[in-house]
Order: sequence, then structure tokens, then C-alpha cells
Amino acid sequence: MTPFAKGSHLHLIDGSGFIFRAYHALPPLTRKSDGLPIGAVAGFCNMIWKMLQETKGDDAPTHMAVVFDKSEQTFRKDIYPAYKAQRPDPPDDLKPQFRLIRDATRAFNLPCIEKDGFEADDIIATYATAAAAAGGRVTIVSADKDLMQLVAPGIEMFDTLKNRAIGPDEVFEKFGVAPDRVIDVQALAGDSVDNVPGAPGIGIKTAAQLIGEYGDLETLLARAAEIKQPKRRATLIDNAEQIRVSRDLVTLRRDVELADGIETLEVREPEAEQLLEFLALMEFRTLATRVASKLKVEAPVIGDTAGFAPPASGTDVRVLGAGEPPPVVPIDRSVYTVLRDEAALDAWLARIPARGVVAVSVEGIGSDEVTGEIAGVALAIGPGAAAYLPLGHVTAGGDLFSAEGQIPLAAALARLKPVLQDASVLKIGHDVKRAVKLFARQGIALAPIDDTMLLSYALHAGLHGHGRDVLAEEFLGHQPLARRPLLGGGKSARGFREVPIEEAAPYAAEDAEIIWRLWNALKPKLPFARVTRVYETMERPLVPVLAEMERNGIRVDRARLSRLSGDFAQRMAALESEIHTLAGSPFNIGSPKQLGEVLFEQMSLQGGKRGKTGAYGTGADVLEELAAQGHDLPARVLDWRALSKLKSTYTDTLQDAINRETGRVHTSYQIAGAATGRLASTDPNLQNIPVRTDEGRQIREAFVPEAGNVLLSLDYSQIELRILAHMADIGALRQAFHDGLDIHAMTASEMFGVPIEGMPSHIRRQAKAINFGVIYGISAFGLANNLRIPRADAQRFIDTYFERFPGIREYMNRTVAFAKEHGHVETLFGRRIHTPEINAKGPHAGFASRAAINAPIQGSAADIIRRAMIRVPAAIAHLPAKMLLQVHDELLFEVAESAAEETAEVVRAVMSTAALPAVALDVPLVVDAGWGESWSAAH
DNA sequence: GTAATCACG
DNA sequence: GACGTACGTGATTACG
Repeated sequence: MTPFAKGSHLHLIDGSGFIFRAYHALPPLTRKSDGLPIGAVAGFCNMIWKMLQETKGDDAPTHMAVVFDKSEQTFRKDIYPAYKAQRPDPPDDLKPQFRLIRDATRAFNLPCIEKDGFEADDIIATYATAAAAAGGRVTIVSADKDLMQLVAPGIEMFDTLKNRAIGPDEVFEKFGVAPDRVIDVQALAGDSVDNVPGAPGIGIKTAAQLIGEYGDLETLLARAAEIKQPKRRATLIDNAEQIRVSRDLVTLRRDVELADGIETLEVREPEAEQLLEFLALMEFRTLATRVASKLKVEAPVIGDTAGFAPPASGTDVRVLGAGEPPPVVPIDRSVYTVLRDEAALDAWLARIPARGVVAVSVEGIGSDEVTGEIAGVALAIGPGAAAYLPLGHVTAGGDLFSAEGQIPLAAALARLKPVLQDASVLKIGHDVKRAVKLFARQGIALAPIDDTMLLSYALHAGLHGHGRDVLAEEFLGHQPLARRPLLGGGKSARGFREVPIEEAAPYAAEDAEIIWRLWNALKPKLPFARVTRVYETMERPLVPVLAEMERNGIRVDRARLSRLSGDFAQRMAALESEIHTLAGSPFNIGSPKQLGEVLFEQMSLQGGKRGKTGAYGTGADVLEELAAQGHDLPARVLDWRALSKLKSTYTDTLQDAINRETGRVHTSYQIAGAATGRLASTDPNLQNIPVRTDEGRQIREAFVPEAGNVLLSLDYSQIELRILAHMADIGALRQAFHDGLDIHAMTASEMFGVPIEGMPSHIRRQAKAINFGVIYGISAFGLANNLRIPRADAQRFIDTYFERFPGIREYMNRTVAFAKEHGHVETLFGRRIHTPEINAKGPHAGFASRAAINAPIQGSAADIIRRAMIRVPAAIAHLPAKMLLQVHDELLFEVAESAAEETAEVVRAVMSTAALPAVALDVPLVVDAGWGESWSAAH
């Protein structure tokens, strides 16, 4: 080893700085065989190779190292906790590349230097200072202004992207002072990106002028009182301490204790085999060829499946036709691994980091995702490379015994946890919210994540479902093992824990492999469909938010529901006997068929209409009509039905939904359920809890907070009409919203020329029906039905409305035409809702065009509340508040009573600005808030 | 499994 | 001119 001395030349490459520059400078390249993002890796490798070639000869470096940031936690955070606090997470497609770039560095046979607690800049400063002191030369390969303070005799910088050296002159150009005073200028000017406070109101120009005048920072602060400009003087005096802290933050440490002395950084020639192996794995064909020719070895053959384990049997190859991707290795369930001991698990997990992406499929022991345990975890990193890790399987034989050949749960989870939480390993799932919840229960925060279900949803909402089986068929031409035979049905149904491991393993491992393949098939499509932003900002970030809400659950007062059930039962029994008396004979009131026969045959009432199945219609509208004619029986049936509905759907069923462990009800939200972007709530549905009748509201009174808390409800006022006013650009509507007018009264006034003051309620009601009708894609038939008026009258209303607001008709025509041309419509935020039926003939066409008119309006409203929900957790992090439920235009929170008002204001601010910055609405978004001792009282 | 009904926005 | 419709959901019940 040659000592570093006079004549030596050290190149220090700012690896972390370069990663971000390469990432943003290059298009999002992916590895061809599997879609792994590798743009930054490619940029890095090309840069290193170019540098190695160009620096040969007299000026060749004798020593070289690549330096990286290691952790977020540096000594600067101890000095100033807000330092770099608001820095966003790196993009998810960059995260897996961090590790690959370190691998690349080693493949080039270069030292890869990093140290906990320090930034790359501190390590560079330490080496550069030591090298200069030893009499050698230093070139810092970076354009980062934070490194410019190091420029000195013997130390210069080099910007590879601009291909120019940075010396004292260039530093002066940037900071207006010599390199040795750069720290002073940075301390004064601060840095908004890194959250270095500096002196408020002073930028680089002023700072340089002040330092130029007073010589250095301490002198300036000591003599601040002499400054003529009063504002500047006050700023410096008031913020002296903050400026000194800023100086400590920007000053690079030159005394980091480093394990490797400079002499160990001596340049070594790349080893051909090692380097080419890496380049082949990354599938960098051009660079591999170039490197091979330079190193005078044979270039590796890089096929499209390079990096994959060769298929066990490669005969059954699916041919996709000319111009299609290369032949695909078929799924082979016989090659999967079952991880039964810790050594096997460790070996498998060790393969994941280099990939940067792993498909994860987790099975709970049963259907409970909140308090249920894990039965097993399947992982996949490539075709045929999948494994199943059984954890909670049991053998049933009267009692349940833990099945043999399973690693103890705690030990396995301890090994999984670092990978599942590793920021540089992307975890992909299908409906990954399930996995997030199951792992959260085990203290594991699954992140970062991707979701093939949501990829499909962002790409193809309205075209087809997004279940795993549908997608496997559609995109892989593969039919997976069915879940049903494993779990049985009816009486013989069993939880996944009871499925024998040898049956569970191929099913689960195949699931993981399918997810991995689907991700590779779907993720690259996002930019082509222009839905990357939709997916990245409105689908994926919602997953952890919903997982937390679902885990929170809401407290429900069982005793109260039970009392209501009893009350309803009594009243139903009374009604039942009354109805039977009126009918003259007993029958099943709950049977529409029997009821129809009683009404229209036995009692011979008029107006009986048979539907397409031959049964009489007995819907509420029919019964109401009969009741209005003075018939008692249908009126009693309506009362009975209302109670029956409340009892069976709510007061009885909701009690069963209370979780034994938490005492709360945990709904599950379907993110990809509704084509428009709305959520759907299931098991139980908490988005249709009654509110419109007094009896219904009694059920809401059973939704209660914990002691000392209140339920806080915030809802958007008229959000869909506001969106319509914006999208269709209706000046009168927009103005009415700006002026805070009663929008339905205003509509009525415009249409019928009636003054808003003292407007008769039936006129307003008609206008309200029209406003809603417009959102739904109005038709005379629908409006007539709703208002119980003749169709001709309804048509006249609509004509008048369109005359008064011609922009609405234009919007409707424009939207339908767009759908016909493109096959989809879009929300304000770019969400696509496909309309495959839009060009159909016959009655389908009407449905499709109304749906197309409604979708951008309903969907934009859905987007807005999604955006709000994603921002809420950070906004309320400092408050004793939890977000519990979403009901399309309402968010419900549980909050300490003392913090209700503050929480309301914080959330109101988030909700009313949720469209920004993507869309600036021409109408205000008004949010109403209320809180109380129950969900009913919160309204 | 499907249709009818009705709860919500 | 007839068709036959308000938009988006989920749960329960009856019934074949």
C-alpha cells in the first residue's frame, strides 16, 4: 500500500448527490426483464465508467472513493431538530436503487464509504482536509453548493454534468465571497430546502455584502448595532443565536473518525468478471459491451430473462404474437420453497435487498384483519422464485394444535421486520391494506408499498374488476388455484390456519408470484395512461390512512342497540297483527310476492303492475301511492318495513359486528370498489347508517365516543354542485356559492322568477330535485318520478333550466362526446373512469351516458376528500384525535372534548383546501362541523 | 345465485 | 316513435 503523500491525487465522489441528479436527469428507465427501476443506477454506472476512462494519464487519480449518506439521524438533528425535517421521502422508484448503487460502486472495485450519524459531506470534508494536509491534491466530484466551503489550495470540485471545474472563482460567483467565508454567508442566508433558518429576510446577496463589509460573521454580529438599515440591524441583533446555530448546521465536520485511512483508497483496476456480472444483472447491454472491449474480455450475453432463475421446465412457453414481449416463463407451482426453519428463512430473505422489490401475500388465521393473527406469509422476487412461510397453521382434531414444521411466530417476525420496514425494499401486494393491517397488529409498519389492485384501478376503473383472479386471467393468461376449495364453504368452512401447510404453500406462493408478475405488467402502464399522479397521490397514500382508520374502529353502545331491537320488535309485532287483521288472513309481510297477492288479488286494489319476473311491484313508491288513496294496509306495511329494515340491518346486526377485543366496530373500506373513485364500506357498511328519520337517528345515537371524548363530524356542503358549477363554468352558480346563497332557492328564483325571500317550500323542493337530477344526468322520466309530476311538466322544468343555464347542457354534451371519443371520462384530478358501454345501442346507451355525466362530478368530489384524508394524519398528529370514518362527503373523528374545536378548525382547513395545489376551484369549498356525545349529536 | 327492497351520499 | 331510465354503493330477505 502506497502512503498518501505529496503528488498523490484523491477523487472523492459525492455518491448521494449524484444519485438524485442522475434520477432527475434521466428518464425513468426500468430493467427490461422485470420492470425494476434502474435509471439512477444506469446514470451512476455510466458516470463512473466515463470518469475512470477520462482520468487516465498524467492527471490520473491515485486514490478514489465514493461517499454516501447513511441515515437521516445525524448530529445536526441534535443541534436543530427541524434540520431537513420537511424533506419529502425519496420517490418510491428511487428507493430500491440506493442499495443497487452501492452494489455498483463495489462492482467497480471502488471503496464505498458511509458512516452513521454523518452526512456524506462531512466524510468528504474529513478526507479532503486530511489529504490536503498530507500535501496531496483533492478533486471533489460534485456540484453541491454545501461542499464549496471546502475549496482551498489543493482542493477543487468538479461538476460532471456540466463538465467543468469549480475553484475559488466559481465559488465567488455563487456566494459573492471567497471559499473560506462561504459558511458565514450560508449561516446568514439560511436554506429553505434543508430547513436551515438563517436570518429572516437576508439572502445570499445581502449576506455576501455584509460579510464583505465586516470581514466575518462574528465581527458582523458583534458590530451589528452599527448597521444603518434599521430592519437589517434588528434582524441581526434579534436572531444572533439562530444565525450561530445555522452556522453550526452548515459547517462541515472535518474530524469524522473513519475506519479506513486515505491510503486504503488507492485506485484498483476493476475486476472484469465482478463488474460484468453486475452489469449483466442490471441488463446494461451497451455499457457491458463497452466495458468488455476495454478490459479485453468477452461481453456477457444478456437475455431478456437475465437475472431470473432458469425455469425448471421451459417447454410450455406462451407465445404472444409478433411485436409482443418475449416469451413468458409459465407459472410452475412445483418449484416453490416452504420456509420451515430459521436458516432457510434467513437465506431467502438475504436475496431480497439486491432486488429491491418483493411481492408479499399474507394470510390471516381467519377473516379478522384487525385483531386476527397471521397464518402465513408468502414472498416472491421473480418467476418461480417464491416461498411460503407458515406461521400460525394448526391441525384440527377436536382441539387445535400448532402444526409441525413452523418457525415460532415471534422469531420469524423479528427476521421479517427489517425487510418489511426497509425503505429501500418496495413491498408489493394485492389489496395491500390487508397486509398493512395484519402486520400492524404485529408491530410491523409495512412500507414502502405498491398495490396491484390499485394499479389496475387507476388504469382500468370501469373496464373490469380488480380482483386477483380477473387480473391474472387478463394480464397473465393464467388461472390461479382457487381459494374456495381450500377454505370450503357452508358448514365445512375453515379458516386459513386450518388449511394443511402442503396445500396452503402452493396457493399462497403462487399468489405472491402472480402479484409480482402483475406488478411488472401493470406498473409500467401508468405513465402511458397518464394516471401516474392519480396512483401516486390519491390511491397509494390512502392505504396506510385507511388501515389506521379501520384499526381505530368506532365505539358502539351494545346495550342501546339491544334496547332498540326490543322496542322495534314489539312495534313490529303490533303492526303485524294489525296488518293480518286488515288482510283478513295471516301472511309473510316480508315476502313481496305474498304481499303483492294480498294487495292486488285478495283485496283487489287498483294499480298493480307486474314486473318482468311476473311479480307485482310492492316498492315504497307503490305502497305510498296506495296509502295516499286512503288504504290502511299499505301504510302499515310501510311502517313495518321501516322497522324491519332498521332492526335486521342495524340494531341486530351491528351488535354482532362489535369486536370482542376492542369493543369497537371495525369496517373495511374498499378502495377499488366504486368506479368513480368513491370508497365503499363493508363488513359492516358504516356508510349507510340511517339519518333521515327519527327512528333511524336513534341508531346513530348508539355510535359514541370513549369517556372524555366527543365525536366530531365535518362535511362538505354541496360539494358536487360546487364541482358542477366549476366544471361547467356556470357564472350564476359560482356567484351564488361565493355569496353563500341558498343554492336551491337561488336556482328556483332564476327558473321561476320568484324572489328568494319568502320562497314557497314546494318551489324550492322542485329546484332542489332538478339540481340533483343534473348531477345524475337528468331525464324527464326520472325527474317526473322523483317529483310525482307528469312527464311533460318535468320536461318543461328541464327546458327552462337549460335555457337559464345553457352551460350545463354544454357540459353534458361535451362530456358524453368525450366519452364516445376516448372511451373514458376524467375527473378534475385526472382520474379516469372508463365507459365501455357508451357507444352501445339501445337502453344501455342511456345508462352509459348518464353515468358518464355523473362520473366526473362524483369522482372529483371523491378525489377531493381522498386528498384531504391523506393530509389529515400529519395535520392532527399533535392533537388527541383519531380519524374514524368517511362517508363520501363527511369525515368523523373521535377527539378529547377539550381539543374538539381546535381539531375541527385544523381539519376544516385541510378539507377546504384539499383541491390545491393541483386544481384551483372557482368556487369555495365550505365545510360544516359539529361535535357531541354521539354521531347523531355531532350533526 | 338472483331479485327485490331500502339504508346512505 | 318506442325503448325505459335518475348517479354511486352494501346488506338483508325471500325464493327458485
